Amino acid sequence: MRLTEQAYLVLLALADEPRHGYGVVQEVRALSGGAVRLGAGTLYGILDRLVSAGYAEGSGEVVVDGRLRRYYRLTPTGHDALTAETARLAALARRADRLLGGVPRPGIA
Amino acid sequence: MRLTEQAYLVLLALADEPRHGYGVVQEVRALSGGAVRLGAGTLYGILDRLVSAGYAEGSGEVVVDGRLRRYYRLTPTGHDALTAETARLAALARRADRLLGGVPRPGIA
DNA sequence: ACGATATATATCGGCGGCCGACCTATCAGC
DNA sequence: GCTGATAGGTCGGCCGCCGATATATATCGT
Repeated sequence: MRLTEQAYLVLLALADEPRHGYGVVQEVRALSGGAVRLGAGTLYGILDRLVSAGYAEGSGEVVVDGRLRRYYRLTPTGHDALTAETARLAALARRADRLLGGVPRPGIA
Repeated sequence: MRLTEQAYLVLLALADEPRHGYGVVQEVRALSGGAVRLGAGTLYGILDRLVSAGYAEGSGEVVVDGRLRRYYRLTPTGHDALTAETARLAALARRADRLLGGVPRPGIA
């Protein structure tokens, strides 16, 4: 499966503990520094795709304050994919930093 | 403008020096460790969008070995966007590493 | 001489992910 | 009673990605 940045963030949001949909939205917003706000359509589309790919799975339902929470957790496969993608991102960021460090900003200072 | 990963890589490929289309494809492949191979449709679509957004601009045409090369270069605005996006990526990679259990090295990395 | 590969440009249509709009429902606060 | 936050989900449109296709030149192997 192709990991887009949004899908990656959802995986990352599930890394430390199982979360329900709305919790994933909040965690992604926090992880991205407020930059990425998942809409409902985006979230459930990604969640379905992650489950289909075997990267995540349902982890029970709980009723809290009269509201249903549907939890999701990472599978081992999903954790591997997350680790690999994180390594790829880190390597890219390192390369980019090196490239930008050696080249001063052109034009108006 | 929304910066996808492919568009980001194209910007990054233009960071150190102006390149022509085919050169960008090769540089992106190198920068991504062979993972990202831009097709023609992807490349010229991105290039047009970058120019429209004021992030890149044409930088002359040269004929080499009977083949036309159309060069592109970053604008100052594009360079700023690239720097900002790189910082965002680096921050995300750092957060992800910490979350996955990677112990941050004290002092020099 | 011929075909395959690499270089170099560009267009086009399909696929699919993203996203906002919308719907239902409960609870807290004004 | 209304609004906003919490919690679930569907749906249609927009648009970026990508392969296929077209055109053209230079090179290399057979």
